[in-house]
Amino acid sequence: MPDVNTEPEPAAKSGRTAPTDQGEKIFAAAVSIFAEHGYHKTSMDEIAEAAGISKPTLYAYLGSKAELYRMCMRRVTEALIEAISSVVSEDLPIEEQLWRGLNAFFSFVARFRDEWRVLYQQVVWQEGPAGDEAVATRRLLLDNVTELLGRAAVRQGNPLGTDELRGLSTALVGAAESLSEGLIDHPGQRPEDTSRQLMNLLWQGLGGLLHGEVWPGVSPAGT
Amino acid sequence: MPDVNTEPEPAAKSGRTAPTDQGEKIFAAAVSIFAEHGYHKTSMDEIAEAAGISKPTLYAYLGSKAELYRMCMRRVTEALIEAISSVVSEDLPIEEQLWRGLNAFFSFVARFRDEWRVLYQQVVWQEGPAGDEAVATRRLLLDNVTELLGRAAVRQGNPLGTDELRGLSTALVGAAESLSEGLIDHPGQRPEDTSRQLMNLLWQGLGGLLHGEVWPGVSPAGT
Amino acid sequence: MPDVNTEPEPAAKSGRTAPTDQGEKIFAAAVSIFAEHGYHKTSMDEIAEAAGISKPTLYAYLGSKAELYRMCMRRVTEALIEAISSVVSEDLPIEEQLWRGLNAFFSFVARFRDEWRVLYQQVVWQEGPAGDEAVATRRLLLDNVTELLGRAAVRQGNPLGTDELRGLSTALVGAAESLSEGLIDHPGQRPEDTSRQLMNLLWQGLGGLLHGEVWPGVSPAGT
Amino acid sequence: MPDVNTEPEPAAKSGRTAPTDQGEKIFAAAVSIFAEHGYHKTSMDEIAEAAGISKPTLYAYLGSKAELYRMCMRRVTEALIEAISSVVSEDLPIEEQLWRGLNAFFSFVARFRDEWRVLYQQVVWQEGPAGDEAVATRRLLLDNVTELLGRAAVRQGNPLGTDELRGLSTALVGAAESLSEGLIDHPGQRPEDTSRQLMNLLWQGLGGLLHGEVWPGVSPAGT
DNA sequence: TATGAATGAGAATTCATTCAT
DNA sequence: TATGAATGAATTCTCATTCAT
Repeated sequence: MPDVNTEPEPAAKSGRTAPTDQGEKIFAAAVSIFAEHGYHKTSMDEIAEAAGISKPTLYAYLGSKAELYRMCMRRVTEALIEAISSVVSEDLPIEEQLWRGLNAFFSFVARFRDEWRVLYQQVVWQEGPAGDEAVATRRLLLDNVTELLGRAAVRQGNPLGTDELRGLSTALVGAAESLSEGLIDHPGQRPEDTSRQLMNLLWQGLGGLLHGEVWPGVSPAGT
Repeated sequence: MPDVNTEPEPAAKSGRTAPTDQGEKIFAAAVSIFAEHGYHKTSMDEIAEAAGISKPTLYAYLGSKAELYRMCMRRVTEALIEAISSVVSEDLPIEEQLWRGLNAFFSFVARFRDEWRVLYQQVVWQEGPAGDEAVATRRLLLDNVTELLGRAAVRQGNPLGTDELRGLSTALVGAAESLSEGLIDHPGQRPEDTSRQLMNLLWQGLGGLLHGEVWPGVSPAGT
Repeated sequence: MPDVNTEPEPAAKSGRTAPTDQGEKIFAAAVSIFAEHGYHKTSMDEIAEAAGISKPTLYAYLGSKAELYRMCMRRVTEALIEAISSVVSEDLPIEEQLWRGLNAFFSFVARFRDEWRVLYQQVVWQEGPAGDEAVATRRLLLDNVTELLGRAAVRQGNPLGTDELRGLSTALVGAAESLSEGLIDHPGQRPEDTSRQLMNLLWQGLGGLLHGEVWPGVSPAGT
Repeated sequence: MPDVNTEPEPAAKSGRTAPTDQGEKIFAAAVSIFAEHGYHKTSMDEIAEAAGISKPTLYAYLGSKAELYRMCMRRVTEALIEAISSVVSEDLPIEEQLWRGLNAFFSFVARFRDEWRVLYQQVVWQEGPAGDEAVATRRLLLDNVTELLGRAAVRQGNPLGTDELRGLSTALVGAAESLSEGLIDHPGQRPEDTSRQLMNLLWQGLGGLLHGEVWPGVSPAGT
């Protein structure tokens, strides 16, 4: 979703927007409204209207409400993973990777609030096959983080078990998700501050933190 | 949770089923179904049927679907907080408090799966007054954890700022919530294992963990 | 319904109100609430509560909501007819009878607003047997007025046909009913003023009125 | 009333039923059923079925039951006022105006029974905004009559006070409404007869009538 | 007798989804 | 292709009425 907010060329050629734009308009509208009202309280009428098309057209493109939502999730997930991956190169020191990753994540949340909310909402979605897919979408993010940590562990010469790794990344993602709410609720808050909070916890652990140790990578007062 | 908060009615009169039983039946059914289908996909018909009563009776007891859900949340929250508070006494060493708290939490989740899911679902509920209450309910949990950490920090001689504390507890709760999903999905999994994973992360930090340090309270190989 | 507002002896004998009082309480409550909300928007719960009894007791007394309403109507109708009849004695001059009757009617309306509204509401009630009875109750009033006019006509030596009489009384009652709304809406308004307006119209006719003739019985400026 | 206000759609396109037809069908059905059962005992299901459409369609057109009823009232009121106004031209003698007006009114009632009943029912409607509108609708009729009488009074060189005028028209409308019931109940009855009855009362007054005087415009024996 | 508790039947309203054009 | 119009299927909530005690 690096395309979000992409205004399709200042001057639209003719009177008709290209077919692809249709799709973009739909997604933009859907994401915005899903984020605002949640899946269930969002009606297809709303989306159609916001997208400036008719409902039958909407259905022609996506087939069903659930499918549309899933598509939104998929796009957002991909964009988020891309946003993180692009700044976390394997050859950086592990701390640096972590720091950059967190920063990328919280920046994404702060910048694409609606997109993030669409993702966050589906945390608990339990409806048969549709839900499975939704869960799978979410797992994608987790897999990426797990892989990241796995590589890091190996590099530190201390390979962890699969379960161990999974647990760590699950915890990490959960912590990040939870903190993201603060960014959503207080638009003024700076993503770096949130990153640092989490980085401190992750790197020093509570044990260290309570003894006044913080992650040396950022000065407590620095930004 | 059927056992929590059940005041056994000072004197059970005669053979007539005590009115409270109805209430319990309703809550049991509601929690179970809300957990299964989520708030929106759950109909009052379903709950009434599961509770073995008629819909009007259901409404007589709880007033409205939203109210019923809120009541469920409130009960579960209280039970959860009670479960944690009862094992975390202030005079214990801070590590011990943390360990016991996590254990109590994950045990609760494992034991009262449905109850926990009801709570977890409301993560994203943004509808006027009903939503406000839902958010408040959730905040209660967070407040308790924050207070816990606050006391701990003070005891360690390193009082943290409000924001700092809030951030830590938010992260902690998020991590725990996230890990709880594993317990839900794999009923065989032992809560202690999950606790230990998180304890390790919390106490040693990722930094330590990756160097093979684990929380000394549990042996790395121990189950 | 001369009993309306009759507070059943300052000191209720024992702890239990006499059974008859039950009935009165019920009617008082019913009339008040029917008047306030109308038949359909009034619930039996409301009436029971206002009467200070339980719903089963309410049903024990009256059998059904429709029956209760009909009883209310019947009582009010009788009270109204009594109020009018008691001041219209046959041996008075016809004009005087008319004037007194109108005055009695509008005074009743002004004094027993709720009671009157119960009667007025059922103007259009068309539900099989229940409605028939309701219409019959209303007809009672009309019959009385018709009879009044009939006697008057005979005394004036100009007996009118049945249809003619019926038409006149129907018109008269309708006019009075319609004017009663003003009394209901403006509690300060004096019943005599309304009576005089109608008396002028009835006695002089529009033809006369428009030429400045008024019923000589009351001076235009007088009360 | 199906004929009133029907703008025949500038150009009926093809074989597709014009959308307006739906609207007409709905109104026809609604008026008929509201007249039959009254507002409260009428269900939207009934109306939808009678109109040969589905409930959602019904809602798409009118929004809500109350709104639908209000629309019906409005239409009927307008039609009635139009029916009367169209025959009462200001330059006619006052008697003639009155006579024609009454005739138009009773003819309307006789011809559009259901329509009239819809209007007559709302006499007592006291629920917030919906009720306000209902009362306003009724007042419209009253205002028109008041204005009529006002002009007449002025022309007769005897202008009446506002209250006086209002009282007269209120009485007149009430009398007419009341008499209309006879036309409803006895379909065979001729509107002119009812008009004449009321005209006699209005023009001669009871005083005159009882002395055998009748409005000279119609012969006493004439039908 | 009096009632706390329960309910069958129904009512308004909404929404994802699909024709006919 | 794109859509105005239509709907089947629910869903929340209410109320007159009745048992069991």
